[in-house]
Amino acid sequence: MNLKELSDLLGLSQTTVSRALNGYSEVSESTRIRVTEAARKYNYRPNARATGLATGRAMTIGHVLPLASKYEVVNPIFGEFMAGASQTYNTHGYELLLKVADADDEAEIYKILAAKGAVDGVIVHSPRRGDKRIELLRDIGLPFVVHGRVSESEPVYSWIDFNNRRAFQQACKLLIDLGHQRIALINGPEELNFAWLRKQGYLQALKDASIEQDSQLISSGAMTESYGYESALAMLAMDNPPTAIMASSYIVALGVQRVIAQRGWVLGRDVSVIIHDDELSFFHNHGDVPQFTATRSSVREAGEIAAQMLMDIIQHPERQPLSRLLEARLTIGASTGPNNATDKQ
Amino acid sequence: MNLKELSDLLGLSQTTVSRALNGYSEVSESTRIRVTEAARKYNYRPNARATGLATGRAMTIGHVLPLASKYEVVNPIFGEFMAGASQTYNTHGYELLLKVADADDEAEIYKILAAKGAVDGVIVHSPRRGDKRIELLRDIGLPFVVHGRVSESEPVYSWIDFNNRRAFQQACKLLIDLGHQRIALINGPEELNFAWLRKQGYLQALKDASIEQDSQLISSGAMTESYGYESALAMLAMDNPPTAIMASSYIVALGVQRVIAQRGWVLGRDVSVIIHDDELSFFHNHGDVPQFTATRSSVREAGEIAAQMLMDIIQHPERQPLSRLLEARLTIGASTGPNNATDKQ
DNA sequence: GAGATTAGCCAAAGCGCTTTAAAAAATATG
DNA sequence: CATATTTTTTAAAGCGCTTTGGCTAATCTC
Repeated sequence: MNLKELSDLLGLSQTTVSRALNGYSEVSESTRIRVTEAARKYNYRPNARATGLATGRAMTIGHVLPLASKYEVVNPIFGEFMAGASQTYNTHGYELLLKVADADDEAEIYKILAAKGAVDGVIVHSPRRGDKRIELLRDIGLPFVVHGRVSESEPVYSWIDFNNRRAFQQACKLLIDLGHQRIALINGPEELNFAWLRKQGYLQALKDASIEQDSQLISSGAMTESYGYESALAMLAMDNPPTAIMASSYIVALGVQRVIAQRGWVLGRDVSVIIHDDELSFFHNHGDVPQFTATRSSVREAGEIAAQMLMDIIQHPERQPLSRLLEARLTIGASTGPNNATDKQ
Repeated sequence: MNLKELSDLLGLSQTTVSRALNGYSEVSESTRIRVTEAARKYNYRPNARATGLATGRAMTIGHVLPLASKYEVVNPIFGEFMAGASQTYNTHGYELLLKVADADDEAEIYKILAAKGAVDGVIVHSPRRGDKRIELLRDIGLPFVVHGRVSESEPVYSWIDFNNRRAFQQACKLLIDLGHQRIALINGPEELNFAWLRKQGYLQALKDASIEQDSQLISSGAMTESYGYESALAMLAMDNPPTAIMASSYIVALGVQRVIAQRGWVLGRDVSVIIHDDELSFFHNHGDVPQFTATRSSVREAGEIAAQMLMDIIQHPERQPLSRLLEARLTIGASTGPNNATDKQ
């Protein structure tokens, strides 16, 4: 069923039917009702490609997920973020176009997407420090919102992020207040800006407490369970091991937890652990006493906000860039406790 | 840059330029070279909506992820599956349209997607037993491939799956051969067909060994860490607790592992655990002795195959439905060992 | 060398919608 | 009641591409 058939059926012109369906005022109420009912009855939906061609808008947002190499990690936060974004698009008539591609091909993909008019805008995932994608997108003139930031300097582009630096600073301070001095950071890949910011927060807290940093207590890598395991294993085998560990994600913390369990230790007694909790739906770190003490920020909510921002930007291209900095909530769970390393020795 | 501008620039007709770019033979080699070079130079890409309108194909595949309720679990396997599918689409010029929606809205979404011509086909995720989506899609006439099956009976539709039943039967048999008699199954939601099949395999193995089934040793639920934890906690607190546990996923097994660690037990010695491993990229259950004994089947590979199948089906609608049943590989890790419950008592 | 083929190119129609400009119908005005 | 105004409807152009059918010039055939 297309517009021509429907309007023939109704004995009206295509113009009138189109207008009735799109809420224009130049249509009498009676015909509008007649049209909308017929549309429902015959399950008529305007052809998306034709509408797009006529209006010049694709009503589609692109999400490009970078993969460092073909078998690299698909971060589980992406699914959650896109679930949030998708539901926002659903209520506004937008579609979500997903691309998973090698990080090296990303710039080219943006260019193609823009040139062929496949999307009205894109969400930029996993920004790296000084990410050249921002410049590229501005050159192309394709609206975009970054999930994260490429630096902390002036926002000449739109982004949504949570305060990674503050969160990790607070978390580290908590550990220091609990008497810990040897605090490890099992961080994400430091070329990604969020990880870099977290490290800054961690270092700041150490500095504020006049604790010297130890590069052996900092690791950086793709956030897998085995990465958490290997890192914790190596660190706890040191002569002067950490008494507390900050883990960049729940998955990483599980690797840490495995080491601790293997040693017959107890989390929060023998070693303290704080994680960053993205509130992934398959991991409920909630309840009276959550499993892990955590800095919390919902990545699904971030997805919702990012989607909303981008739709706003597309609608009002003349406006200034938007930005939104969420604060993480520090919640105490069972995985932290006072430092009693001296007792143990 | 559009076709008209490019052809004016070249002093050729739009027809010739279009044909040169699309590999038609009615173009001399010299002009083809001239055209392709100009296209590259000016970064010309045919407008996707115009091409789609002219050809009647959207060159887009829809993936609809069901969510039981707004804050329900986004299974991490989706990300991995779509990474596989996306990379296959990339090499064939297809786009991936992602929708995340309430399970109740799914049928309606398929109808809309088909009516507005947004996709040429869809991948059906998480099929339930006797899923009515299959019938709907056949009625609509929208090509589709199911990731999983709605039953084990004759394949009147296209699907890709791994042999859930056989995998869990073999896994259960392994545990029985190791002397276990009290074997628990912490299953996924049984309304989903894959979980139902796994249960059948498990029950079959028990039956073959003349072990009576105990409904207290079977649980069914959304595959979160806390679900694994709660289930294992309850089961191990029984008077006659299981000595082995089959976990439906890595995430679930982590919950089980947490209970075991809390008790100060050791995996594979005090309790045996077998998991199903989807080979998610952020969890490497590999190496000489993997952390978990597992039935393994790559969900990313399933995504690649599903995408390939669907593109084939779209290209050749007249053919019979395709199907593909992968076999899982049972690999021995550190989490299983002989039953020595009697020693422990 | 005249007629038949073939190679290479082009004009124009059409895909299904939106939107401009204009016409027709209904209502208001004095 | 004739004219002006507003409301409602329509014809037709255009979005950017593919593809049908046709045309011209070059090549082949005997």
